[in-house]
Amino acid sequence: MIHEHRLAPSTKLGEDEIGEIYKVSRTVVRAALQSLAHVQLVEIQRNKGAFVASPTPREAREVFEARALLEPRTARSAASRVTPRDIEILKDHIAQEHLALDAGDNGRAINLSGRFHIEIARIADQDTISQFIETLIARSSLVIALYWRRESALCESHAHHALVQSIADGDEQNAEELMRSHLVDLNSALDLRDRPVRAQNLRELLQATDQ
Amino acid sequence: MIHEHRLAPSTKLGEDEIGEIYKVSRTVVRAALQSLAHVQLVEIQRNKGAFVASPTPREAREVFEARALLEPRTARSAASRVTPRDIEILKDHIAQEHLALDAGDNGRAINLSGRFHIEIARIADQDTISQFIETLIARSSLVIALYWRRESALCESHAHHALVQSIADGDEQNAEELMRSHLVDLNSALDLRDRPVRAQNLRELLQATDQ
DNA sequence: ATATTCTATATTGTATACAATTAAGCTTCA
DNA sequence: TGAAGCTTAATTGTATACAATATAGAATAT
Repeated sequence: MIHEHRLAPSTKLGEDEIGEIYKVSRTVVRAALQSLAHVQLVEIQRNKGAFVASPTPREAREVFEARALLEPRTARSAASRVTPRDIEILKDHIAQEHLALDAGDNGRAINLSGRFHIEIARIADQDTISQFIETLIARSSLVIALYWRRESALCESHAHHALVQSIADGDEQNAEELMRSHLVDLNSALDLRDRPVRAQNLRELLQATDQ
Repeated sequence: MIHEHRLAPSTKLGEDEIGEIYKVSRTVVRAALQSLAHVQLVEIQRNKGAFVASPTPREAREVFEARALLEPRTARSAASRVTPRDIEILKDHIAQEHLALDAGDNGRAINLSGRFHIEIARIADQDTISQFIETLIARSSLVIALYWRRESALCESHAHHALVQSIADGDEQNAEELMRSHLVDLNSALDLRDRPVRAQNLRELLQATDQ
């Protein structure tokens, strides 16, 4: 519902403001903001209001540490449960990623990359863990927006392609290992040394968390 | 706020009803229920209302699988970061667990056991993962309420004692392994074959998730 | 000119009021 | 007797109104 904002971290999200945009009352706006706050996409300060979250370097690190803990095992599970239909879906995802990259649409590429990871979690058929991963990937969008070092080549869908191959083969060990190293690569494309000054140009990125 | 209910799974949580008990308006009750719904302690059905969650065997299994994935690594982290003050706190926890068990207060014992695990996550100093673990432990209370096979000796604080010892020693490998086997033991104290018929006597247990 | 305090405005927190949907009870009919 | 349908009551969903808090601006003092 609220999910169409494309806003820079720390942006104030006034209740009246949003309500007017979407033609709903503050009641529903507040509910949506609280929901987003729970997955830490927005931060609510009592009597102050809601702001787009701006993860600290530490929070950013934790997000990727958590992903490193959950996703490799999930990829392994996916490899053991995957169906031909799932493989189709994954390959389609990758094709779309290629299209986005060729079109130079980085925001969409990151969005699709996130969905790819979520899709793998879905295949693993572990709802509880999948939910955790979904929130982590949503937060990852913010982290990438803030800490991505542009010189680094993010979203090389090469890694995704290899991952799909090992999952299709049912090679659990390889899938787990590929996911692990993929996450390490992602992490090393970030510069987590200190709080970012740049905070703009997130517009393209927040759509990565929208449906 | 709402956290003092001691209710059986599937119990209807009427908004007026709760609001009258706590002398607040439905507005704040709804916010609380939505918050609890997000951690899956209550289930909200649109236009129907909120109900205390009643995890299926599958959900129950997933909760413990997720814990098995997160907590051993967390125990390892705790062992590497622990301070003398932390050890004091943990030992105090165990002492209280003993008291509760001696007093035959099973509900309180389970509550304390959960807090013990949360405390270890806190020591590990990983807020993101700690949050996940907290929600898992809250849900575990429901799971235990529904699926615990009573013949089994739950809450033997023996395991906790050994865990504290290895953490205090900074023995990361041992801490991780002890946590892993502790969770296996917990799991094997459950009977997850099918949906429970018994659903009562949860009153003592839901206080395990209260603060 | 700068800082500080006081006042006014704006925004959030909470309660109430209204609308929509569901649940329950009653009547009616087979 | 039981089931289907209608009517009424109760409950949730949403909007609005009021209260509390914080923010911004102006006036004053140093």
